[in-house]
Formats: sequence, C-alpha cells, structure tokens
Amino acid sequence: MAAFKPLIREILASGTPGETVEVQGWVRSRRDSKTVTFLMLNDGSNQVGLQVVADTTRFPEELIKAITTGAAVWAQGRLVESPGSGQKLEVQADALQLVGAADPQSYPLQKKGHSLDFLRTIPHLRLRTNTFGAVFRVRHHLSQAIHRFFDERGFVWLHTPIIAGSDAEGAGAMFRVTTLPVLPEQKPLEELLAEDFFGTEARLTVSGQLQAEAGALALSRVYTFGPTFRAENSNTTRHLAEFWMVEPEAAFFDLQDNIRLAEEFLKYLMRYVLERCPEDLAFLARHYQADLITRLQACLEASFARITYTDAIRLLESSGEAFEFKPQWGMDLQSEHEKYLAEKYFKGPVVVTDYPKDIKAFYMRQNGDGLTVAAMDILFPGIGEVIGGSQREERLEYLQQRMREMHIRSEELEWYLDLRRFGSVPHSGFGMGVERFLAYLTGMSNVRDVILSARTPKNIAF
RNA sequence: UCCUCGGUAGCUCAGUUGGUUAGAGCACCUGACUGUUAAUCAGGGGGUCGCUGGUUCAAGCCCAGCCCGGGGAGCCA
Repeated sequence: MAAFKPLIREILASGTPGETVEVQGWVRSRRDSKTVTFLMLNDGSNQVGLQVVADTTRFPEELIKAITTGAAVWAQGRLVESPGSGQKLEVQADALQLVGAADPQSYPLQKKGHSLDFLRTIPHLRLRTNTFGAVFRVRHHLSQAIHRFFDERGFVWLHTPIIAGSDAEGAGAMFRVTTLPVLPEQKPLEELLAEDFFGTEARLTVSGQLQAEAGALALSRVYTFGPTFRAENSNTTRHLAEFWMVEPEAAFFDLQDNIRLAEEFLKYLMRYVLERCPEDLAFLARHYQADLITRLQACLEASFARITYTDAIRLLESSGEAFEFKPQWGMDLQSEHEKYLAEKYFKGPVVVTDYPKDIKAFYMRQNGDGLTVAAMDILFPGIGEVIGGSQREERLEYLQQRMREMHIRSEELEWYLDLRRFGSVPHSGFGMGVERFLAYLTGMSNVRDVILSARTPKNIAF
C-alpha cells in the first residue's frame, strides 16, 4: 500500500533533519526578508504548523507575492533544524507551488486574532484558525473516546432513527418533516396528512432513548450517538436547534449504577482528551481560560458531589444567598440555583438525584415515597446540566398510571409498553449533550463555537 | 419568547451639548529595512454611520417602527 504524503504533524513527529519532505497546507502568515521569505504553513493536523523558508533569489517574485495569507501551497525541500527561535524544525524549499490563491483584499482572516463573534459569521473559514483547529481536533478525539469507553464495557452502538413518528415524549418543540407543498390546498388535516410522505405526521427526533430502551432490553447495554433536534426558540450559550447527544441505556442498572457509569464516563473522556490533545488544550488555556488544564485535572481527582433534590433545596434555603427566585420544593432548580451548587458550594460537578415526579418525564421510575422519581442530573460549573438521566419505570401499571396522569396518548407508545409486558427488567440510562461537555473541555463559553455550524433560531446559512 | 447591551472602514473600536470635509489601531497596496515569529518604519487607497420614516436651518448623535447580533432569563442536553 502506497503511503499518502505525510501531514505536518507526521513530519514533525518522525522527520529527521536532512531528509527531503513534501508539505502542503494553507498559509497562516508570510514574513519577507531581503533574501528569504518565511511561510507559516498549517494543514490542520496540528496546532503549530511548519515554517517553510524560501530563498527569494530562487523563485520568481510574482510567485512569492501571490502566496498570501490564506493561500494553499505545496512545497518540497530539506527538513532542517531552525536557526530561528520559534520552532525546532523548518523546511528549506527547493520547489514551491501556489495551489490555490487567496485574494488578500477579500480574504476575511488576518494574521491577527478575530473575535469569536465575527468568526461565527464565517463558519466555513473559521475552521482555518488556531482556535477552531484546536476545538475540532478535540471534538474528534472526544468522539473517539466516547466509542472506546462504551466498547470497552460491552455497550453496543445503536443507530436510532432521526425521523420520529410522534411527539409522545414531550421533550420540547419538534421540527416537522414533510414533503407537502409550502402552501397546501385547503383540506381537512387528516386528508392532507394522508397524502404526506409517511401518511401521518413526522418529526425530527428529540431523543433516541425510547428506542434505546428496546435495545437495552435485548442487547443488555447499548448507546446512541448522533444528532438531535429541538425547535425551541432558545437563544443562549447552551442551546442549539441541532446538537449531538450520547444516550447509553443499560439493562439491570439501577440509579446508583447509572450514576457510577456517568461519572466514570465523563472522567474517561477528560483523561483521554488530556492525554491526546495537550498542545490544543494548552493553546485554548492560553487564550480562553488560563486554569483550563488544572481545572480538568482537579475534576478528575475528586469524586463528584452527590445530593438529593430535597437536600439541595434545603441547602439553598439556608445558604443565605440572595436568589432572584426563592428555592421551593416542587419547583425546578433555577439557573442561579444550579450555579450556586456547582460553582460556589461544591466547586465542581455535582449529581442531583430524586427529583419531584411532577417536574420530570413520565418514564422515570417512581420512588417508594410516592413523591419523587429515580432521576439524576449532573451539573457542571459554567455550563450547567451536562447529563440528565434516570432509572426507567419498568413496572407496567406504574408506567400506565403516570401516562394517564400526564395525559400522554398511549396508542403511539404501545410498543414501548410492550417492553414492560414481555420480560421487563430494571434499567437505566442518561443523555449527555456533546457540545455542552465539549465547551467545558475546551474552555469555550458558547456551544455555538464547538460545532461545525450552529443551528439556532434565524440561523441556517452554511 | 422576555430583559438588557449593541450595529460607524475588511476587523476591533472612538466619535463631546445635534453644527464645516466622520477618525484611530490592525488588515490591504506601494516603498524602505530586516533569519522573520501578530516583524518593524514611512506613505497611500478604503465609509449607503443596520433599514425605513419622523423632528430640525442642520442627525452617526434625538424620536418611532422594523431587521440583525451579543449577554442574561425561561425551556432543556
């Protein structure tokens, strides 16, 4: 098998001074001297790139001049130890080619740093910046770590559907999927839907959990990893209309097993990225969050704090903190409450368990007290809820009773009830928002900056 | 959706009480200098002040509506 031309990362890892190499990439900056031109080349394979030194007397002036910031360049030359102070190795060019020019008048990226705000308007080009190179390399390694973690523990990757038939789960507004014309003829809804692609209403999924439960009650341990959609009109640093979610589901797991799985999972991911991406994390720390690496390491060493919802309410009540919303049993924790718990009181990830049943989903397992369910949320400093999960209600009668109480139409969920009719077992699972956790890992403060192109209200370009 | 801050050169921003021809740094172009590291120095080009309407002798600045963006809230992962 013939080898591909090496990436810059590979050249720097295994190249030896004196050998002839080929380099290809995009120019981050050009610095001219009387007799030499310095090209900082980056191909996205690492943070630092590789400096190509071109003797100006050996190349046409027009060629050198055309190699501007953003241009794509191919070079061949000798790998040598650099006399300059910024890098160990550099390439003395023998051959140089402009592969693709970039008009310096209109190329939007400069050698100087840009605001994340501005870069969000050019998602197709921001990938070429140090910041987004780092973010997307970390995102890749994070994804690999997710698969490895579950594979090592016998979890099967289950590809759950993207198009969903019903909104029975009630996890927020859903996008409709249709092939009907934009302005349909006036007809009764039933008739219209009958003509639609699926012959009934279809929507984009908000979760693969219910199908994952079917998987878990057959394969014992499964997980999903894919895109998820919410049509909520949310405009925050933590919400996207399209985001990626990981949802493990395990048979014979109770809530405690579930929490242990989640904590091991998050720590595995942190450890993996710390090991694989030291250069990128160091860059992100330098530019966005000075204590990023020490914070991750500290998070790895300590056990996640645990508290029941009821105790959390008591703690908030007696905190002496001037909350805008008074903590009250039966009400959802407000952002300010979550922030107090994770950032001020516990100063790290905290697992809140056993929420009142009325503020949680119908499928969560009812506790013996008749008031709470076996739910757990994991709250992180800065980003809030990263994981939400529960032990599922495996008892048919309890599940049906909750569905009646919450006015959930059971016709569409008969298949889900079947899982309780035939060989039901205790089982648990959770969902993790990949972008939220990635934001925590990279020190980015907005989930829009850790995804290729953010889908948010009024934003679909690229 | 609500609250709040904002929209002035390619980018980041300044612009006084409403008053002549709207500025700076960086980027870009030209030149000088230099094994450079966000190179440096000198000069130059570059503007529908978000849009629409209004007040006024006069609007970047005041008023109204709308559009777009940031942050916060709600909802959630």
